[in-house]
Amino acid sequence: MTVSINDVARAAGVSASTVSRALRGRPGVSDEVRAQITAVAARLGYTASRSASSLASGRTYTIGVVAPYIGRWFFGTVLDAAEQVFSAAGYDVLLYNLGSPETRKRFFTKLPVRKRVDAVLSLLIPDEDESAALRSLGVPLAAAVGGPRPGFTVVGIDDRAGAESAVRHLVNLGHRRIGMISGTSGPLHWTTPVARRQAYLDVLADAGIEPDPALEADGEYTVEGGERAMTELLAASRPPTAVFAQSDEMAMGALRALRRHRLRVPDDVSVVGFDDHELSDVVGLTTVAQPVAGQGTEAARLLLRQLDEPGTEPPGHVEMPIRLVLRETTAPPRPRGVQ
Amino acid sequence: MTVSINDVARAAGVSASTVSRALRGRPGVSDEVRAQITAVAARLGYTASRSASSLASGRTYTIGVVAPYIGRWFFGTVLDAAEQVFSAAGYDVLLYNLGSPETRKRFFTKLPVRKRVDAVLSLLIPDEDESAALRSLGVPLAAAVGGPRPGFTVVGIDDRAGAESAVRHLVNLGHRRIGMISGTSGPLHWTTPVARRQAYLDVLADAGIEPDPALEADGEYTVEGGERAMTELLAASRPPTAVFAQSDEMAMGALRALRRHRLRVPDDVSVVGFDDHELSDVVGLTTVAQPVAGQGTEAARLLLRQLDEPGTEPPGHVEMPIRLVLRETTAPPRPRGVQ
DNA sequence: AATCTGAACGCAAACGCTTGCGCAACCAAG
DNA sequence: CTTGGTTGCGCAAGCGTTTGCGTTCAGATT
Repeated sequence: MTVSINDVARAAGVSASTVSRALRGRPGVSDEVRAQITAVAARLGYTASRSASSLASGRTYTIGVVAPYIGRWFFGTVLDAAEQVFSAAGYDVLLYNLGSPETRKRFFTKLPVRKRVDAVLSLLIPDEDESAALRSLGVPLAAAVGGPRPGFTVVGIDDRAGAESAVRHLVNLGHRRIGMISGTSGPLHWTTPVARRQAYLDVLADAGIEPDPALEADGEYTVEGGERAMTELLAASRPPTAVFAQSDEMAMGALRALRRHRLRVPDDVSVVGFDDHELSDVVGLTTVAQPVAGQGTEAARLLLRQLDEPGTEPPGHVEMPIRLVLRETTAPPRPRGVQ
Repeated sequence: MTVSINDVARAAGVSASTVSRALRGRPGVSDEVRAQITAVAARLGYTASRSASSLASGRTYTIGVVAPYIGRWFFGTVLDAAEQVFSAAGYDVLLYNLGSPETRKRFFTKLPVRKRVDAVLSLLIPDEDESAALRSLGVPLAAAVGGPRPGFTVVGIDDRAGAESAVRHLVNLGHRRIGMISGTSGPLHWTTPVARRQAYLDVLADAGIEPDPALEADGEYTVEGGERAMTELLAASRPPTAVFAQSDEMAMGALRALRRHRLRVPDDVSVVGFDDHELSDVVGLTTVAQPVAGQGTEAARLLLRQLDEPGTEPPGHVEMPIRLVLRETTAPPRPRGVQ
């Protein structure tokens, strides 16, 4: 039925071990024999069984990638980039889509990647328990997006600096009532929303602005959530003249809410996002750009390096550059009294 | 180092075969023994080696998913949905991201999924050669998105009907100069752009409108491409008063181009897209909605069914519903002479 | 009481590779 | 012509499961 290494060996008149060595470029095979075996293997359409070879060798040539919400632009883009690096290096990727709390829990208790992968890349930093579970796998670990974590090589950005630049931009334009749409909920215990919020508060304090709890709302990192959050903020007794959304998707939701309320952007309300989503340019959204695909690529590369050079100590954390991109959703507030 | 089935067997005082049967719910094990084995296995943190078990059984409990451009909303969403179905059924997914022609070619010649997967789901229909390669794997095959193809269970939509409804909508509004931004280029040989174009031409013919080659441009299915294409169309001696873009992303690119040219939508130019992208609502884009996640879910389900009931003949093609969603980017053309 | 029947379990042979080791055959050096 | 060292290859023992078959033993049947 399916052609095995023995079929190739027989057809080439050599032993199975020689076939194995020849096809994998191992020494101990003369050039002529190797060429002949390669030809025979090609003719027979032979592919080594991954199960058998990884059972025998202990290496799987497979990388486990755990990611939440693959459908979202951010994670999809990171995944896309990381996959390209892995497959170019000859690794397959096993994908685990951990959106809901249940699937997430099930994954970390059952750990289906055990004995199946040579390394794990986590998009989004796992919490302490989850990290411990992953460490128990005994394979190199990396994470794209997030802060440092023991046992992991993580690539991320300076969330504080990014959020600061966004909020400071609004302050510099003259805004005093600055709202924030955060993204704290969900099953993901990460530092990003916390860091961005702290930056927001810090900049306000720095500018001598008293923070108003009524100007904070949760947008759940989705467009719909952003729309709801913006609607909430507009319902405040004194609505904001500017809003910092912790992600572009939420910012776009906010834009929709503003349009529904017949408010003009940036004339009535300024909006700044975070991520530089591929469509942010389309809607003219001012935002904090971060290298999204770049983080996936970098994390994948670092992981492969650990696989290639097992001895060396991997970097604990690498930080990618960010920059504020000014577009058309931010402007000075309207003069007081003009309504 | 790592705990094997023999460790469990020894600790439970039974043979390895009994452990195997017990843990997989096979008959031939008393309830007490099974319970005891389960407890011991849990205590030891035992997980069966997938390599070993698939080598012995021939089943991998893994599904290969090949997809182009995971980072794009459409494919990311389909993949997300399909993955959820697979993982809920206990299958792992092996992801192959086939964006560039090179990776695509390499995949189909080397077929790294051989002996590695129980079934293959292809997002985007493969061409004839590629289909033949996949069929040679001897496993169930499905595709999400596209028309019927021998050996495959494919779920898709009626592209012609969808495109017809979009273009007819423009015609009904009174437009006569209707442009199209198509998405034909790239390494993907699929029927979608062809079908949608044909529908466009048919509707025009039906309305007695002479098609103008200068009103067709390729947008490569990307935002940037759509922008370029729109710019091209605007450069025509007699620019269109309405544009049908074969995808929402291209439509958004078109919107951007129009804004750059200081043209108002829909006053100066109407735009209709295709897909109902999650952000289409934000920008108010009129579009043809299709169940994107739904197609992924459905294709995955049908594939699993084939795995569960090997005998039954799977459906060759299932068609999902579409509908035109009217928003704010389409309106009647301005009266003649008014510029 | 002898026989038959299942149920419950163990034995051992695969599954298809990898790899340490052994063994020729060859070459160059003494 | 003997040594010692390479080089090229085969042997066989795993790797950790699954599974067909054989065995044991308790309980039911004559």
